[in-house]
Amino acid sequence: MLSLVEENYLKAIYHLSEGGHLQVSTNALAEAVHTKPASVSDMIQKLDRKGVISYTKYQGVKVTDEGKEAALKVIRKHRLWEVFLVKHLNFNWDQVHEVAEQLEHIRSPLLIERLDAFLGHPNVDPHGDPIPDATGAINTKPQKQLQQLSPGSEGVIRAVKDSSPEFLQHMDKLGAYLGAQIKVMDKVAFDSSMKIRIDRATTIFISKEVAQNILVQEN
Amino acid sequence: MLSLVEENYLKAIYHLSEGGHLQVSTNALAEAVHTKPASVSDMIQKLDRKGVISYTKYQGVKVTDEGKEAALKVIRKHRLWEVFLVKHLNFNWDQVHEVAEQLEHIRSPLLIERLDAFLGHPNVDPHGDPIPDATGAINTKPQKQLQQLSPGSEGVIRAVKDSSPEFLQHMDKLGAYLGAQIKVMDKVAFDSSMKIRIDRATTIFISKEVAQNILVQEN
DNA sequence: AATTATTTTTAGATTAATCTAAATTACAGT
DNA sequence: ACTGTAATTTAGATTAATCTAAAAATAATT
Repeated sequence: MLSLVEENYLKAIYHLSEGGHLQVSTNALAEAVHTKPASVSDMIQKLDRKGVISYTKYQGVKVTDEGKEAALKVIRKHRLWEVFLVKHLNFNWDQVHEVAEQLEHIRSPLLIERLDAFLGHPNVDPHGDPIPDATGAINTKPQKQLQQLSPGSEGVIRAVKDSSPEFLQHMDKLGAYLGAQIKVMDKVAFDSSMKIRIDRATTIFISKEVAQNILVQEN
Repeated sequence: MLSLVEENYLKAIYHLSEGGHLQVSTNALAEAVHTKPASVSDMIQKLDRKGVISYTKYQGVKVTDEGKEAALKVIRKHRLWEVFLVKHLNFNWDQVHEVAEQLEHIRSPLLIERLDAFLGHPNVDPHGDPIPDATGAINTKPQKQLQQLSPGSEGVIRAVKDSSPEFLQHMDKLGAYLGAQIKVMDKVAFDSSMKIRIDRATTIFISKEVAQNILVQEN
């Protein structure tokens, strides 16, 4: 069982290593967790002993499979709470991080599965980052701004960057919602506005500003 | 600023002193927070220095006004989370405590005010205990067993003593719920059973046993 | 390749919260 | 008022997480 502090180190290692690929240096980790390198040296030896990272002196660390699983559990909790805060408590997406940093450490498997269901099993957080499922599986298809797609390509709306009431109301008006199937019909080079088709039904025009604030996953 | 551990001590002192009235002994407190008396001795000296309790050696402790305020903030959070867990995440009454013990320590004034609004500003938790408002004010009208009321008096159901599924199902069947308006129509001296009217609508009979397990607040 | 600079690790201290064991104080019953 | 028991406090250790300062290893530069 990891302490709250150990969880934070592990999560930082996971993020800095971009999902477990790169080696993470002591100094980089110290900055990420706001401690001194000496403290990190101590801690990574403990985490190595616990089996969640592999560490060789002076060579930095990597998460093990076990560590990755633990990190993803914390990340899952963090992102689910963010969804809750934005969707139900009207937080802005730039206000949620600090609170989610605390909520992510609450220990209750039941709580997190119920929260997931309550939120409708979302697969992205308010920033568009994917939410790992209960097994740790993560949807790895990257999310792009709708504005970046070229005519002819299709995808699904996964998130919005701007979650202000004004923007959400506008989305409503357009008939655009999380999960909606969209296809880019045309793109105006001059102002980057677009013509898109929603759910193979209605065709609408959207401005560059709107297209930048909609995150999609290409098919 | 109090640590999480200090908050737990303070909350325990508040509860054991029944809202700040009685002196709390070292041993009682040790049992409540699952530590040894020696640890309590250390901690209460620290809490005294911090000004949240007043302590004289060998005489036990009492919360100060400042301490009471801090304790009520934690209790407010605890009970609001309990409401959330039961009403929105389908927890049972007996499952919420452990999780709420963790959630009560989350630090974010914005979060707790938004949660309060989201829940519709409830004034009792799922066990019927009153929820202090943001200023710490608590509904202080005492709760009585319904059985203690005399014919003619009216009140609101605030809690149940027995929260077993059997009893709750019986409550449902009777149409009695937390917050229901009730009026005592008649009382049988012989067996202490009662005739009561719920929400000025339906009139029912309840046994002494049932009337003892329903807590009401008189109007 | 040698020297300097940077990064990382170790050694030794510190703080918060806890414990056991021993000492002290309060209380209760004769 | 005395004495034994119970409650409480102190003393000294322990554990987790941190720090500073110094030592060791690696990397960079001439």
